[in-house]
Amino acid sequence: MSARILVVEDDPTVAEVVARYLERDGHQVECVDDGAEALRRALASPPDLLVLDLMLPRMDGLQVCRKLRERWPVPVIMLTALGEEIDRVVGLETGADDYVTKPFSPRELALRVQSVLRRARGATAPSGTGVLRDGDLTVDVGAHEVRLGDREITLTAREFDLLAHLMRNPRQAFSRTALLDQVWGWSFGDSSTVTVHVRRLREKVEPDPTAPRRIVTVWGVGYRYEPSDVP
Amino acid sequence: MSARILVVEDDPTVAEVVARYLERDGHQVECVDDGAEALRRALASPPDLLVLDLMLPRMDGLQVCRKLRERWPVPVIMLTALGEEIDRVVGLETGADDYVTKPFSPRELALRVQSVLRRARGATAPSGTGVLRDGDLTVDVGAHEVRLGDREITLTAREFDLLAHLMRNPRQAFSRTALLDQVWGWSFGDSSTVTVHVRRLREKVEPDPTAPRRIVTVWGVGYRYEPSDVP
DNA sequence: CACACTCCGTCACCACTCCGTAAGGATGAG
DNA sequence: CTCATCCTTACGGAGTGGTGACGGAGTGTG
Repeated sequence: MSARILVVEDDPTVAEVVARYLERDGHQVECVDDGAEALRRALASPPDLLVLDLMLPRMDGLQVCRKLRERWPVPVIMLTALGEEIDRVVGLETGADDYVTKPFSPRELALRVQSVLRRARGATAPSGTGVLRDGDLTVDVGAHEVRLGDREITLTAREFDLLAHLMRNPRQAFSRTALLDQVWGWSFGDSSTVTVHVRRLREKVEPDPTAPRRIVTVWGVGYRYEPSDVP
Repeated sequence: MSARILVVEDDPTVAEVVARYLERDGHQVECVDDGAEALRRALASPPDLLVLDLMLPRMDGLQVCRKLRERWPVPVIMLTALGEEIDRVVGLETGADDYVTKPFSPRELALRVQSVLRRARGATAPSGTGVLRDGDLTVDVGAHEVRLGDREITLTAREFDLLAHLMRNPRQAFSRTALLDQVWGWSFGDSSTVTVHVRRLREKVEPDPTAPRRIVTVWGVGYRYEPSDVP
């Protein structure tokens, strides 16, 4: 199971080793060398997992972890130096899912990554109120909150339901009457209602509403949600 | 959904991590480092849940579990070291409700605890104690006392229950009818009741009630508790 | 028992947001 | 080009949330 992983580590040698090893496991890896930048990126485009060094310039790993965890439960693996084992308590307290002490074997880290990912997917999948993600678009169903990048955008209840429904069924084309039925709960009604709501939703969600990339119209059929991260 | 939890663990570091984490979920946690003592205490004052290490001085976890189960169907989560996985079978056989292998993530343990408590909710009565904290706001559920900074503020019974319920489920959006059901215990009624109580609660809890930062309204949905950004 | 007090649920009012509809313009397919 | 389909805009009604106030129920006190 491939995942998007953000590695936050100021030692370029360690970062590269970790990245190579994780990429060999089929993951998509991004590297950052400073805490504040890590937080910014993680908020803008939430990864599936964070590998986080404890000692970082500008903002340490604990702060980053805490800040992120306020937003949504992103899985985190902490990297700690050998002498920092006292911090293990603090690290686990802030909600890290696992920790690895330096010097570590890349193989061990990879195993932990797999383990944490497995747990995380098991934990979020069956729960009805999860987090829908696509690129820099994040939909927190439980909190009823949507953010595009690091900015929160306010959606109407209907807009929210519509977006959530489309994102839950990516690449699936829905007719207007089908959406009217499944989102609105109506069995009759004017289908132009859907059209207008899609338009308003695009205005808020699409970078360029005149050229939609997420909510695509399927001519003669209806609409479809197109995920952005397809490598 | 708060509970009294007895943690039986001889490693003080692990015990402390577990205790802190569970307390943050609003549970009332007690720690013991010895099997026989655990059995004594659990029999004297039965907790809602037992977190039980397998390897213990004087009496191992399995014996404790078995002895307890003879007298009281207390829910049990087993902690096992990595190499002891064979004992997992035995642990479940003796009636443990779940097991977690060390090293474990506190988050996973917390999830298991919630899950086990949910399952066992029908058999054991929840006691409803603990301390909820967010920034300068402290809610002592047991003492029924609320402090904002160094000042104590007086809340009505309903206001207290409402605040506690929201803080126990941070960032989770509740509809008015859901709150009416979960806090008031009604299955019908005027939802404007909730509106007014939220208003009165904001008047006491929010620094600026006209611009709420903690109890946020989600338009067309209901309300949500937003933890403060300051760690 | 009478009184004062607090808490609670309800209501009316107002401001504001959202929603559905309609109509005209733009753009696709054939 | 023609037509069906889709986009865009605008608007009035309906819905939603905040506020203040009121009367009744419950509680403690003299």
